[in-house]
Amino acid sequence: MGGQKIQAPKGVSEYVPPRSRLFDFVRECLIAPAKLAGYQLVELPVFEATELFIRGVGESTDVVSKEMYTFTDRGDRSITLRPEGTAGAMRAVIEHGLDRGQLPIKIWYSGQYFRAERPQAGRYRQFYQVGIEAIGLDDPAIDAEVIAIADAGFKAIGLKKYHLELTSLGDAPSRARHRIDFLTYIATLDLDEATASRTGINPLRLFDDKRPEIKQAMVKAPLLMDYLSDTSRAHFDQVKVYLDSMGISYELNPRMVRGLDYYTGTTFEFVHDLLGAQSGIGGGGRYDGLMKELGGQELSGIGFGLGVDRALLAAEAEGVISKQAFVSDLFIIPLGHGAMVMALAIATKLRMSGKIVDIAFGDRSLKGSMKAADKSGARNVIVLGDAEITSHSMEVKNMSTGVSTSVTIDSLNDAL
RNA sequence: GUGGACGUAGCUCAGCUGGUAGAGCACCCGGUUGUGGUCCGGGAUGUCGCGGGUUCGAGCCCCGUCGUUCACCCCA
Repeated sequence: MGGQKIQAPKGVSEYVPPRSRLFDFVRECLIAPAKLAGYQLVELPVFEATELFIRGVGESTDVVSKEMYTFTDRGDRSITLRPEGTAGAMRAVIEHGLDRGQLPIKIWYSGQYFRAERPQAGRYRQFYQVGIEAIGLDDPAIDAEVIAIADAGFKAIGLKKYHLELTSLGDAPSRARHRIDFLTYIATLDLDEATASRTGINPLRLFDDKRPEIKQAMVKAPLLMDYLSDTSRAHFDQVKVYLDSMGISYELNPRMVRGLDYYTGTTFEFVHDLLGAQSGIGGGGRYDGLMKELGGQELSGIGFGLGVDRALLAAEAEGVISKQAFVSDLFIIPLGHGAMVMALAIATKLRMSGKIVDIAFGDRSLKGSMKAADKSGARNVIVLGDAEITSHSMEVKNMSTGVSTSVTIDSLNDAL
């Protein structure tokens, strides 16, 4: 009986050949700069106690209040599929006592995250992010390094049409002083109900509203940037100096809004120009109160999350990554069972020395196998038959030049 | 979550005012005996997303549902 076709759950991003190859490339590009800078891997669970995100990310955020995949497990615990990486990373740092060693703690991670939003291109219910965290250092230089690492990842992919937006959310005193004036200002605005309620939760959201009339009304709103304390300002100025010295261009966006409550001080976002509404390809910032909030010591931190799915979309939009197929060093065509024994042995040996070797399986015609070799992108082909088995020598055909050269089985490795 | 568009072979799509499906690409085989890329010939492939309804008859009409997509919202 034929079963019903089962589809993947709504809104998940998945990658299969040939595109999975590009996904892999993009992800590696994004991770590599962190490894080169001494960040170390952490592998963390995709589900955590719900409480972690409520306290870490913030109950008032949309992410926590309406986008989490939360369920009760068999032990009656409330569990949530991670909607972001920083809270879990902090939890792990505290739990494993990493903060008792040398500072800063520099870690990187990569994996899937979950948010129950309405899907759209570049916005998925399960998506991929790579991230890093540098914990336990107030030095503005680490802010600059973190930003530079993210930028290096995008550059490694070959992305050009993106820009970096930068701002500072200041420290607690800065925000407190700004809030007074800001609330006074928006009290003078005539807002519809939905907007007003959103504003009640996080007033800064208004800066992000795309409606022209709201944008117009917000032109004269007091900017947090103008309320920075001396220490916050000095820190931010120094970050800019370091970025300038590294040749990383950015634009100040004092109206930038982040959806996670833990951000403080230096905050940034990478925006791609060709991506439509879901244009943020990465973002991050300082979260100086997070560790303590989660029951650890009072250590500051900064990190980022980069969207692998969106970076891939951006790369495709810019046309910067080649769709080059799998390329092997050698394609072996065995003729008959005896030849297959030999082919398997040769392939195993060559692979151990790092050669990429493919074999023609099944009983296709020689012509069909040659076509398969051609399409696979193999650089060289050998045909194994009775003659080769007895003589232990064979013709290596170079697929781009069409030239064949005769080699013995022992010198095959060198001939490739 | 709100509003709009779309859903036909693996892919991109066509299908006239309703009469039980087509193209290109890809794929497979062959063009004589063990060597590919071009060319020629041949071939396989679709519960027309799914479920109802209207009709003598629906891929084309109606309703529902699932999925995708665009904008809002949100953000990676």
